[in-house]
Amino acid sequence: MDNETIGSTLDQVADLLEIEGASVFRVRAYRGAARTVSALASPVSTLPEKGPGSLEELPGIGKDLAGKIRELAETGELALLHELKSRTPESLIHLLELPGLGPKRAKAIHEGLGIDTIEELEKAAREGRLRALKGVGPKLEAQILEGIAARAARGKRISLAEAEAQVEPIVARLRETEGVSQIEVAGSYRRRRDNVGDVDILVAADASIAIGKKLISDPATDKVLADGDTKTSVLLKSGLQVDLRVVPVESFGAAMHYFTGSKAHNIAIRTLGVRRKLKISEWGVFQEDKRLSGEREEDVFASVGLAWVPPELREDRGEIDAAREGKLPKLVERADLRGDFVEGNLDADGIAAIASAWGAKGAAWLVVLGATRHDALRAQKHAGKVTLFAGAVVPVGADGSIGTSEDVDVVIGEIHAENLDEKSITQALVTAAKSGRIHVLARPWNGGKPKQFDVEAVAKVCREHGVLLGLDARPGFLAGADGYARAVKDTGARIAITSRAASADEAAHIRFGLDQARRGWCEAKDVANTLSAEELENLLARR
DNA sequence: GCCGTTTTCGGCCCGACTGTTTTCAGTCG
Repeated sequence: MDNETIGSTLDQVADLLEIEGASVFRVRAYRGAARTVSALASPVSTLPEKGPGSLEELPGIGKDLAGKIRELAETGELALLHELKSRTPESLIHLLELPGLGPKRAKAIHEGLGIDTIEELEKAAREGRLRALKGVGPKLEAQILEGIAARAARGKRISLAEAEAQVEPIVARLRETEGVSQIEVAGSYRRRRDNVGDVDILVAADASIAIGKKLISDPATDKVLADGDTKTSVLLKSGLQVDLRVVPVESFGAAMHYFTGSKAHNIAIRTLGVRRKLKISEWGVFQEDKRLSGEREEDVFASVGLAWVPPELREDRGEIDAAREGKLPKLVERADLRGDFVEGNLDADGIAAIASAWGAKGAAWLVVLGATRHDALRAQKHAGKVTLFAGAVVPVGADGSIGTSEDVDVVIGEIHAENLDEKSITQALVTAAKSGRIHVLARPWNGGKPKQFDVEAVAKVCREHGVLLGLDARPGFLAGADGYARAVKDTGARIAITSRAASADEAAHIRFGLDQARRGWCEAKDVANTLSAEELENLLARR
């Protein structure tokens, strides 16, 4: 069973435990483990049984959960899940997806009315039978019906690129509101997750300003979900949920920290605060009832003895220990990048357009995929100061064999992995990396999802043979790229971010790859795009 | 279920909003 499926199975267990009324801490433990396993770059089966790097060493995973994760990885089954399903119908999990319905009400609905499915729930709501339950009135009943009708549209996560396109115009309009001193997007958007479920906009201003009303009347807004003094939630016409919070200037840093998350990071930070007898909330850092700080985000970290942590790292994946020990990475930045890998069906104008953007940044290069050396030399005169390399994407066979390529400078090996299991892919990639015939190994991809393999094992061979590991920056190819980058970095190998752009507009996509590299703790030295043209040429020549 | 610069047992983040209430439970992030 792959990591993602193990994660969603553990989430199912958490859902059922929650409906049963199990300890919230036990539920939290399952959710934490689900998150941790889903984020692992390599399959659970490749982790060592004991000692460093083993399951038990992962934060929030102890003996019990490690055993359950192994049970799932090896057998695809989990005895506990069967047991839970025998007591509580699995279909109740879907009730939790409806807004306003949580575990308590789901349980009450099941036990009080004998309802197990969304269909039965809809029927009961239409007949007005739900309000027989304590704590449920006509409004909640209507909300549930509305939620059932809209359930296809909402709850879906969209790509970061799509979210940016929707949210930036709204923020620009809100920014014009009088009395706004600062406005920022927080949440997973600020952490640069490759997909976002909703968007949190944070405003520093007097609570009395009418910015919530402004969001409600924004042309992109479809429906109002909540409308309080400090919090306004709306659903856009696209189905994306936007939450707007207004906080006073003196709380802006604390609020930015809180609403940026992640939830797991916040819990860890607040736990550190508890040990120091501090209370940390979105309003600031407090001792007793005395307010200590909160205007700047740095204040929150400083109050628990930590350096400021870049948002991309705030996932409770070791950033807190690193911040305490002064070992946070100096993350690679846009200004560090000097080159890219672009598609070759560009005409001279296309190459000139992309090259001029890079040329402004000093010694720069482009690898043009699908071009021969001859093409590259011919195009060079349009590229100005930017050095052009000819590149080719060649297939890697199931046995690790490399296809033939034209006369090029850079060869990217791409495996066609549809029918291969983890072990076969790993083996094929290792063989390909050792062949001496490729410079970059593309990330295996299959049916809209990254293919799992033993990233550490492959990256180790790549490091020894000077092969770069590709990170495809196109939106839609970024799933799990952060964990992949982290695993590559930890092995000491280097990634190559490839925009695979076919136009100047698409060349801007490289920043989405950069986002994921940063989420993977990569510094400039871990990313081959930071090399100068000369350094890249030397690297290619060494092979 | 996890975990330990107060701990191997007793804790485990914090607040806003809503709808139902008669003082609060449930949900959400």
